[in-house]
Amino acid sequence: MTSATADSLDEETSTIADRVFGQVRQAIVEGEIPAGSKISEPALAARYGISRGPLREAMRRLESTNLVERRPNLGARVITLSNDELLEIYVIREALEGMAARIAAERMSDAAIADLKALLEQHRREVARADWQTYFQEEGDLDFHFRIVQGSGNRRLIDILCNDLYHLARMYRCQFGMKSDRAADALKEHELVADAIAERDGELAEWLMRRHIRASRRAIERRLAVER
Amino acid sequence: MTSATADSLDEETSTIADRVFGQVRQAIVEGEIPAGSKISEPALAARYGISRGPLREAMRRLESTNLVERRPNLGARVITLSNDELLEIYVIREALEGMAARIAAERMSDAAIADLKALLEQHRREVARADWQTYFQEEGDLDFHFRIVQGSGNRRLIDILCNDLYHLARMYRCQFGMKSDRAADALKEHELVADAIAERDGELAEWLMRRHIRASRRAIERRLAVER
DNA sequence: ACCGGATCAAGTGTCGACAATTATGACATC
DNA sequence: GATGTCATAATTGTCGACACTTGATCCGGT
Repeated sequence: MTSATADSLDEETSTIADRVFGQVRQAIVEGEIPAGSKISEPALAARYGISRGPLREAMRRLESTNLVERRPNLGARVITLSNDELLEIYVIREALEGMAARIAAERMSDAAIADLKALLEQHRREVARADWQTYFQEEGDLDFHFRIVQGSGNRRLIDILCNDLYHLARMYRCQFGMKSDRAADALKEHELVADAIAERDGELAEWLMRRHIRASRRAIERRLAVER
Repeated sequence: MTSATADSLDEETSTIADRVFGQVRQAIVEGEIPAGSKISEPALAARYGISRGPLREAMRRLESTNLVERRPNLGARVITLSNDELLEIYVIREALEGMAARIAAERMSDAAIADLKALLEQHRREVARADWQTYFQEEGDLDFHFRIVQGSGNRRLIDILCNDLYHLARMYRCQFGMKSDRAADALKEHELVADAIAERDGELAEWLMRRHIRASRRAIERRLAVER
């Protein structure tokens, strides 16, 4: 389990359009196709050995997930996630994941909560080791949030976060180093959220989750201010 | 200004796919194409006098807005908004619009706030008249929410609410009569939210907006329980 | 030398047709 | 009479080709 995606891009989807959609999404998220670059339909179609038909459908889906921008008769470009737009995403995540934490505290199964705590225990061990910088920030953080959102059981909520926003966050992390020194703090905050969920305190879980995401957003704001 | 949509489906978009997308979306929302019905690509293409290519792209966009479901090699169906899914939408609206109200209280211009109050004044007059049942529930309520979301200035937030969730809510209203007796209460709650925004109290505005949407959701829950 | 217009190329939008998969119906068998 | 199987038909997925728009380049005029 390398990534935290909702749909399976497991290379063996029935239709070509869906498969190439997953492939080019991964290519964009991981920076293989650079941000802001114009996408030529014939070029990409040739690259993946398919026709322009399925590729156009894949592009439509990419557009719906806000990874590419299209303007009529002008073509598609990979989005350039501006600083403001990145912060906007964190605002939405604060609202949505806060609600997800509240509902998860009410509806998550005891087994799922136990799994969640086990995940955090694993993260704690990894933070103690030397290579925690890379792993934790890369995937571990999203894995935690992913489970909370799944715990809400709200399908549309899961869809919005896992199919749109998380890919954008991952894209940002792959593009800039995201060498935040907040890993230890973030883990601590994760544990507080998990505790609130375990105690079935939805109000507190939402408050803590929103506070956590707000802190992440402020860390990014500080980093952006320094870089400038 | 009949509806509260973000994008202009003004019949004169450059590409056919975009135009037919707006047309079939309206047809679905207003019930012209019944919910749960299977969509035949050749039939719809012939109906709008276009080929299957643009229609397929329109279907992809409809799928991304969660108005139709597609399964590979099996075709597309108009979604049947189950009661649970309708309630899920209100949960998301509570989180998102609450945040929108908070930000709007901080960033909305004084002119926009004045317009908002004028809109509520107009609604108040219409409630006093005889035909308030039809208009207010049909469009007036969404108009208010639409302005608050616009006031947040968060483009992605605006996109999620106006291009996805509001159409689903409208679809539900067109399908079932939505003859709620909450119009007067809702107007009162709208005014409280507007007051909080005018006083630049984001915390209160969010709390009131969430309370308002929660009340709407509970009204629907009660109505569903009775119908059953 | 600079600006405006026309020509040309590249790329997107659209169309019709073919291939593959799935649903449907009849027929034979148990 | 019910069930399993096969053949047919309909629909979706995919492809290649054509029309139109956009942008650039080149030429001529001032």
